[in-house]
Amino acid sequence: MVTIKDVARAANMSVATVSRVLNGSGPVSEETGHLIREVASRMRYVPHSGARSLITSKTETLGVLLPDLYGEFFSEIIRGMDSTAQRHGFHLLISRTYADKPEIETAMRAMRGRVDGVVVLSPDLDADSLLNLPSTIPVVLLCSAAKDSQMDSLTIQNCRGAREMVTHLVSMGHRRIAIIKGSPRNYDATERLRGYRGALRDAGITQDESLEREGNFTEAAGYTAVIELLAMRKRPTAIFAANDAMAIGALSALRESGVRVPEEMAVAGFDDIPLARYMDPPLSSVHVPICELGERAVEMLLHGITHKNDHPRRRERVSTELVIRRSTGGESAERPPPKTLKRETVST
Amino acid sequence: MVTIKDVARAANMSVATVSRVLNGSGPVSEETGHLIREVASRMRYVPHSGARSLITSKTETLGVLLPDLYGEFFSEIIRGMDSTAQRHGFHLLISRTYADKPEIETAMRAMRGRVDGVVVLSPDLDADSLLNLPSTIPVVLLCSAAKDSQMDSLTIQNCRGAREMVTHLVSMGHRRIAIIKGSPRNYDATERLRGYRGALRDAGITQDESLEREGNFTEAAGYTAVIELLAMRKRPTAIFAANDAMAIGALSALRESGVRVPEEMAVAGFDDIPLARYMDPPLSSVHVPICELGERAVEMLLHGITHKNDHPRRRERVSTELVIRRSTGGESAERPPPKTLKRETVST
DNA sequence: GCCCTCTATGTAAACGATTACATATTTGTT
DNA sequence: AACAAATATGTAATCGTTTACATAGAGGGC
Repeated sequence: MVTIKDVARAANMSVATVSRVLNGSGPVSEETGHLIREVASRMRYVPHSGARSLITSKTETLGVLLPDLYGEFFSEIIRGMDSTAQRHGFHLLISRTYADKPEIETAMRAMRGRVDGVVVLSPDLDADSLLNLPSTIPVVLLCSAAKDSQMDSLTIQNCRGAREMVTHLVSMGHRRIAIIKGSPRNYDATERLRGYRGALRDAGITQDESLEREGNFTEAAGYTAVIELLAMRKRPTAIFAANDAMAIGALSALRESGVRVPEEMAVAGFDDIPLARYMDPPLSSVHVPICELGERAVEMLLHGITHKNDHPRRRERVSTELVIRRSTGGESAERPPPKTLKRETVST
Repeated sequence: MVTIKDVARAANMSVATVSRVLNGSGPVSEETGHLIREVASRMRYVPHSGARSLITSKTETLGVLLPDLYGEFFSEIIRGMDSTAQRHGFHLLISRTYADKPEIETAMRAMRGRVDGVVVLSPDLDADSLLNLPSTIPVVLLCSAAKDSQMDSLTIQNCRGAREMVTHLVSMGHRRIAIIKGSPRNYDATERLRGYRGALRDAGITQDESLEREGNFTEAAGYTAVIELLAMRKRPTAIFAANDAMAIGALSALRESGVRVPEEMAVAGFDDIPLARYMDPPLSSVHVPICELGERAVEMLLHGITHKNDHPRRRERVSTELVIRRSTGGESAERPPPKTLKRETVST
């Protein structure tokens, strides 16, 4: 592999001069500039980023720690991160981990010297446990319960979104509204549950534990939960699934059971994945700007990096938007997707 | 940040000894071993991977160059790559690029010194153009037309898969079978088209250009194509979409137009994304083991790395499997998903 | 007591870049 | 003509590791 030394030798110059030419730093004569550039490209010289980052102590790489995410959510959030990172000349180093502490710690160690900062997406409730990471590099906590963390954090307005959707169901005349929950250890899931309960309370509907079914964000879980709900003596008239995948499983179970949606049963989801509008009937959902979530996380991280992690910590949450389609009996007119990212900031 | 020197100083030892202890290389007395380990962990020392890889010339990182992929395909292939990479102690450096040459070249340059090898997923037809990359590091070409490439390559058995599906449609009595194509510049898409035509030829059905509609792998494209097909004087009785997303768009358009599936129109897709079985009716599709595609690509890459890129090049293709559900009028009994990855190898 | 072999440790040279500082040359000012 | 300022280039230290080689002491065989 050809190094800067080889180029210097071939051009009969010192490595310093070659470096200056190639980086446009310091003064060089036009003549040597041409020469060196010519030699370098002829020799197919490519600078060794590893060596460069050792001396500059910048890797221009961002670490991303993710749980074992599935589908649309994963790809969209990466898309958002990557596009913003790339716009600022950064790369993405991705690592999947379980959410438990030793795993995360190992992953963080491995990041040392490879990245300038890390986005940690740990939906597990006690993301606090990572709190005392001895991390001197900037960290942005994504979709986690970042209580009084020393780190920046970014979350979805889960609670308000869920509350709005359930309130919508109430406004359509429903009183027996079931929820298919996510894992009790999942932050987003617990917040959505909180929103559901809040909306029922607002409407003066007494809580009924039997209408709260377990789930784990998969289509299969939604399917199973519906089968159970349909077996109840007193069926609900509406189902709020804590995410779209479960809502889709729910629709499928209802169809097989011959229950008409929305006439006999209204169904709503959360996330508004692209497929939601192609369901039968098109699925009402709470729109989450996933891509922008990734973008914003990276922006926050870059901010932390340029300020050498010595900046006031921020806690932001991106807002959701209700999208009513036919599955809840709403008008099926499609509103244009929200264009701008609205958020609400709390400085800490 | 604490370095190995700091640890050495604190333990009153030389850096060499510290390095030996921490890497378990060379002989050390039990006593100093304990001491150094204790000091290192007390000081929260974390080795700097960048510095390490400079001297060892191993980064333990794999580069992944991807086009702007959407949805399930993206997340699944990354999942497969990451799990295999991690099992071998490697990380993933991900970079999205457009498929054109300058972009790819820039991305490849940026990888220098950061990775030990690269997986390039460039579905664009002339992946040959990248062929003369002056890449001294191992490269695996994924889902590309790797004609007589110097690199390892891995593709899907697109042609056979499509052929089987269309043959199935023929066996159900269809003669006027439409296809919703992918981009003409997309390798997978052109191969699937080839399979479609081959199957028609096999069945002695004369080709009808008007039954071949443009598409681009999005739900919207599938939707539009169906609207056009329904407007024809002589409608087809079956539609083969070159991927599931378009098939889903197609189902949605048929539903809105009041055309019953499969009674009035059979629909089939390609990829068999998890959602396919939850469609209404459940979608027949050609199952692609996406995750295993990623796993296998990384295995090939690792093989190239351990052999310092001096190994016989391989050209592999993973096989697909027909999954017949109700949308083509087949039995709806769900077969278990294929468990093992079958492939067919051609050494070059 | 001598030499050899281990074992434990230290010294210093890499790896491939950047950059502060030194030096040599040119140009400009008076 | 002398000197300062600007320009072009080179020298060498540095980033944080690993590792070949050197050294020193301990134990064993004769």
